[in-house]
Amino acid sequence: MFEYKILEEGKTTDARIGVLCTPHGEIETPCFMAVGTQGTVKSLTPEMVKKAGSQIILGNTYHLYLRPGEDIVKEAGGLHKFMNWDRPILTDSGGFQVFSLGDLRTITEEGVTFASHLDGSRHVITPEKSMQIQQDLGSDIAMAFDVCSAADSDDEAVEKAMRMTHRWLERCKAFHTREDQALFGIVQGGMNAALRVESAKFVDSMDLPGNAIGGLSVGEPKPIMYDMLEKTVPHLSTKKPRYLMGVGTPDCLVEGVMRGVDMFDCVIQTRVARNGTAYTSEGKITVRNAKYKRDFTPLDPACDCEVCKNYTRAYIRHLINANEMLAASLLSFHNIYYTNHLMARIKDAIREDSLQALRDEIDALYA
RNA sequence: GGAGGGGUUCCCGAGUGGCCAAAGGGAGCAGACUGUAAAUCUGCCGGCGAAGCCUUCGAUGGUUCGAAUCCAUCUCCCUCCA
Repeated sequence: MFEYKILEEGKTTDARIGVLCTPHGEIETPCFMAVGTQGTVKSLTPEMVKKAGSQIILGNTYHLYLRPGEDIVKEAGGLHKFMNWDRPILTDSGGFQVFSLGDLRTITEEGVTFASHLDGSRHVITPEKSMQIQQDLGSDIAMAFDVCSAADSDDEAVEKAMRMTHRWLERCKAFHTREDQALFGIVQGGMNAALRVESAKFVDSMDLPGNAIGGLSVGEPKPIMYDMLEKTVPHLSTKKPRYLMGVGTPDCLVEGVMRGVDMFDCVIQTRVARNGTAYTSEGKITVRNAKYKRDFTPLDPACDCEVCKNYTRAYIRHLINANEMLAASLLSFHNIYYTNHLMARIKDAIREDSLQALRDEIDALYA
């Protein structure tokens, strides 16, 4: 049900092209997954997300558990039906919230106690609970419940978090039963190469349908992230999709693919969109800036998306300036389209063995 | 014509002798954003500059060591009465 086929391998890089089959359709890799935390890719309808070229999106266990509650989603017929998205969905386990809601939770062997960011009420999420929620949500891919360390954590704390992540992975696997849902394990280990290797070996040994790399892009310099990737990836099966969680920016996507990563997700495309920035073939442009006041050209002259075909920088700047929500919508659409288009270019470059050239081009614009 | 209230830095609006280049909003400008507590957050926002100096609170003149703040005159706006 979750067959992963490698169609092509990079000749001079570790990049690959593949197809992951899921109950809701195929995903061509390398792929970028837009993030729809609360059952929506912010400011876009699922129809628009499809038009932007997305084959799979994310949902979030913690957020959907708190609101509306996985019981309601289940009653609606699952997350796909609830939100009207018929393509694959990957749900994050809530593990990232263990990291990002640092002040609002305590971690024990059993699980994590959160003080809800909505009303302060207390909730315990264990590996089993995370599996139950994700199975109720009915995503195609569920993520293991992990403990993500901050970039500046000391080795002792990182190792502790990693070992707990490993024990929790065993519990997740033991509890997870839904056959139309794949469970991916998550590698941790911070910025410590030895721990990364150990974690990768352990997670790979669990023999799940896919392996994820977590705990990166949490504030460390990019060279360190790339180094950690190079240490980690070789220990993850070549026959399974590798998913680098929470990444990335255009440059990180190319760099990640070159190092053997197949799947990525990131909030940045939609977040910077809401804050007035567009990703373009000319680099990042802050279309909110005054210099675009009278710029009646498209966001990206080289882009053939609906937004670039029909709207100008001056108009979108006006919308941002007037605090009109259409600005967020148009920019989010474009940024996701741009990123999906970049993934398509990456695939072409793998086939043509020109990924380094593409990397140089994108790095010049974004790194 | 009479009585009262008021004119503050782009706008609104605090400030009623020194701690005031002047609170707080807004607007404007810039920056940040990587498994979303984000349509958020941060900085700048009279001029030159390191300290400091210079020009500002309707206008002019005055009181005072010192005035956006007190006094006088003028001017403009608002409300009420004729």
